[in-house]
Amino acid sequence: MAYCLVYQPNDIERMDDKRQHIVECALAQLREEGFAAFTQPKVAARAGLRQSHLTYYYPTRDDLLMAVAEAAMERQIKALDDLLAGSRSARAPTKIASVLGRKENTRVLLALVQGADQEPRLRTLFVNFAAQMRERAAALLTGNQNRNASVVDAYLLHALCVGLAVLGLAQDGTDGGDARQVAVIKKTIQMLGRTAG
Amino acid sequence: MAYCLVYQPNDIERMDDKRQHIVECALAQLREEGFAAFTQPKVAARAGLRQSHLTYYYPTRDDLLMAVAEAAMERQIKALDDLLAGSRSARAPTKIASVLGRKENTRVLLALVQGADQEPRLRTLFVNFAAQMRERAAALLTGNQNRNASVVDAYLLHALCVGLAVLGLAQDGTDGGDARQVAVIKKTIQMLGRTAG
DNA sequence: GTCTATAGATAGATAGAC
DNA sequence: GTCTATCTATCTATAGAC
Repeated sequence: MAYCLVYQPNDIERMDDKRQHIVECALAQLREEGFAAFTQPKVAARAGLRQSHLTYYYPTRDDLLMAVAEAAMERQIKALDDLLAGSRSARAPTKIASVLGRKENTRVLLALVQGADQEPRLRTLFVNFAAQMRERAAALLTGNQNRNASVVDAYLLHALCVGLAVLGLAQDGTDGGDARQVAVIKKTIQMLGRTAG
Repeated sequence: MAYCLVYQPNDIERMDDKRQHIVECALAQLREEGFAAFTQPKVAARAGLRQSHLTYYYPTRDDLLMAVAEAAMERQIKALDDLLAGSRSARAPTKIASVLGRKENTRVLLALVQGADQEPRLRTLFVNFAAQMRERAAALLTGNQNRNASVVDAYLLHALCVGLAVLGLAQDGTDGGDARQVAVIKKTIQMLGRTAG
């Protein structure tokens, strides 16, 4: 393409495809083995590239992490929307608990938190992400007999879910498991519904 | 040293046990730079040892992590006990929020979670630790007009605190800060008090 | 028993080949 | 523009010196 002056969309798309492929593999690596094993060589191996080639698309490890973070957050939001859309809200606690119980999901979340703690760019992304999650929490409460779900209520529900996920990851099957999580979430939503305003 | 989770250099002379000194330095490393920077060379440098000497006392990185985890959990429990003992429970939310807002503390917690996810020995430790934290949560609720604080209530309060700490670490000063956390904790404790049983 | 030199492995980034 | 060989830094673990 060196001498090509004509715009070639195919090549652009190919390039984008490859970058996307890399991000997919990086995300899988994060989901399966966690942040400690989120290294360029491991991601490159997954993507079928040399590590030195990976750095062509993502010059630094942080660049790659940013791309992965964006994709992960986008999907998390979308998954939550899909989960809560078009179903009776009474089933919400069970559905939420099922998501919180997925360790792969929580590993990614944890990586984002750690990254945000160290890298300002990622922190900015995370702040926006958390705000979007709170919006969903508020919407859920509003649809659940809590017409005046306050900012505090949304913050509370969001933090609770994060805490449940984190504790679940660390304890795996050894704690009460899903049943207890469902009970906690249900109780919280009910309580917040009663004390609206 | 009642509330102090930080190592005091003055105590070095009194500490005949070198292993303890190492653990202190390792904990400081974890608190200040997080799990990603929890490496044998960095800990050894802090302790004034060669890395190869460090491995004499703690043959593997995991061995060191286990020792640090034990110390960290012990102190976390003790600090919480000190914090909640001998004061009116009405002030509890503010006190708890002040602890949750300490990033160093949360970094350690996060490392324990990640470690527990990967290392079975640490997971066993963590399960016990979480149970002890729930006990404190239950005791706090019992002393707060909730005579029949259930297992679910304690689990709820604990998870909420974990979530608040994690979100606080990732967002630092960019979110509402302590004030919002205090409001969330206060509301939760009040609600749980009203719905006892 | 205490400590170190060194090996062996892995990570991240760059200069340069095609 | 795409890709790789290679360099440097860093980490963990072991064999062995005192």
